[in-house]
Amino acid sequence: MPTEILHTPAERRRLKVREMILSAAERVFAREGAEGLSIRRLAQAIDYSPAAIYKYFGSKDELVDELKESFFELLLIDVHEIFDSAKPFAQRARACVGTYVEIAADKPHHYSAAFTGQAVQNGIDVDDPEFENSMKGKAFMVLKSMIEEGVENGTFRKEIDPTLSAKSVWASMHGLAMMMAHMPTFPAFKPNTNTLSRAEFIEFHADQIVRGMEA
Amino acid sequence: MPTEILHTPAERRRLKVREMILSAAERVFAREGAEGLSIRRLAQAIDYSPAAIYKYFGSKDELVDELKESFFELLLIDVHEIFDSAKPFAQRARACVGTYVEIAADKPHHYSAAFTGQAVQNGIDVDDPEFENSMKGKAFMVLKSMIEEGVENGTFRKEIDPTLSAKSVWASMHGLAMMMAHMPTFPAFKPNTNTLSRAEFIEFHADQIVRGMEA
DNA sequence: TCAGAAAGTAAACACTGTTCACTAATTTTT
DNA sequence: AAAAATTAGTGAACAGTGTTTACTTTCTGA
Repeated sequence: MPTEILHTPAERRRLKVREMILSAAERVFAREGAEGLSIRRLAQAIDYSPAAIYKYFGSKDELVDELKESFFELLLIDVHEIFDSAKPFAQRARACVGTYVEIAADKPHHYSAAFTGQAVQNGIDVDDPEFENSMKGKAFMVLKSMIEEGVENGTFRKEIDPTLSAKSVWASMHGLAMMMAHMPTFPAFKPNTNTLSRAEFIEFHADQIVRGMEA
Repeated sequence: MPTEILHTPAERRRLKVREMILSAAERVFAREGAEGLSIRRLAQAIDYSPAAIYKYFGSKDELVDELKESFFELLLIDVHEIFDSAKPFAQRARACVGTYVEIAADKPHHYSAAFTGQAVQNGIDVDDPEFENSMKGKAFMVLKSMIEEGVENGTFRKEIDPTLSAKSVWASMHGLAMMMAHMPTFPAFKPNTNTLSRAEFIEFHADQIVRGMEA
C-alpha cells in the first residue's frame, strides 16, 4: 500500500504541519503519556496557537488515537516478522510472545493507552467494516495462525480451539505487558532486589504460556 | 485487628463525615472511574464545599487510593477464602484464579486504577516497612503458597520456583482481568458474537494457566 | 467563661480541552 | 489581473478541573 500521491502544494503543506504536530505530540506522549500532553504545551512546542491544532484534529482523543494506532502498527510488524521467520516452531512461538511484551514495555504509555482509552471502553463499532482489518484484529489473527500451526504439527494438544486459545494467550501476554508498563521494578516488587532481569522473566513467562498448550 | 475505639464525640463525627465522603466517592467511582469523580461534584453530592474535602483528604489521589485499597482488600478476602477451603487442590487453584478475575471484571474502574495509578508508576517506597503487608504483597503470598503446595503434592513440576511462577501466573490473571475491565465485549471482539460467556472463558483461561505448571 | 483548636467556606489561582468570531493568507473562478 | 471563495491561523472566551489561602463559624477542653 503506497503512500497516496498529493498533487497540490497546499495538500503537501497541510500534511507537513499535521506530521509536525504528530511528531511533537509523540515526543511528549512517550515520556509523560496522555495526561502530560496538553494542547497548549503542544501548540507552544510547534509555535502555533492552541486553536490551530483543532484544524488538523477533531479532538485531543483523536490525536492520541493516531499515536496509539501507529505504535500498534509497528508492534505488529515486528511480531509478524518473527512469525514469518524460518526458525523452528517452538522457538518462534516463544519469540513472538517475547517481542510483543518487550515492545510494550519499551513504550509503556503507548501500550497502556491502546488498551485503556475511550474507544476501547465504548466497545467496537459493529458497523465499522474496518474492524476485521484493525491492528488488534490483525494481531489476533497472527496469534491464531500460530496456534493453528502448532496444533497441526502436533506441538500443541489436538483438542485445542485456536480462536479460544489465541484469546487466552493474548490475555496472558497482555498481563505481563501491562505489569511492566506500570511497575518500573517488575518482576521485582521492591527496587534493588535480586531477581530475574526483565528479558529473562519475559522468556520464562512465554515458556509458561506455551507449555499450557503443549501436548 | 478490631476497629479502633473512638472516645470523643468529635472524633466519631469526623469519622462519620469521612465515611460519607468515601461512600459518595465510591458510588461515582464505580460508575465513572477517577475521571468522572470530581471534587466539586462530590462536594455537591454530600452538601459540603469543595474545600471541605481537603480537611479530610490531602488530595484527590489520596482519596482514590483509599477506594482502591479497600477494593483490593475485599478481593483478597474472597480469594483467600477459596484458598483455605477444603476442596481438592486442582479445583481450588482454578477457583482462585477465576474469583480474582471475576471480581476485577465486576469493578473494572477499581481494578484498573489499582494497577494504573500514580503510586504504582512511581515504584514502591523501599523504606515503607508496610510494603510486605500491603494488599498486593499479601495477594502475592497467597499465590505463592498455593504454588508451593502444588509443587509439594506433586501436582506441579518439581523444578518450579514458586516465587517466579507466582509472578507469571499473576501476570496472566492480570491480563484477563484488564481485558475484561476495558473491553465490554471480551472475550468476543464484536458485540452479538457467539462465543463463550465471560464465566466460561475465565474457567478456560484458569485451566490454561494451571496446565502451564502441571507435571 | 473564654482561649484555642477544629470545621467549614468563598474566592481565587493555575491549569485543562474546546469553541467562536475574526483576520490574514492562499487558491479558484471570472 | 481582479474578485470571490476557501482555507490557515489566532485571541479571547467558556466551562470545567484540582488545589490553596484567608476568613468565619462552631465546637471543646481547661
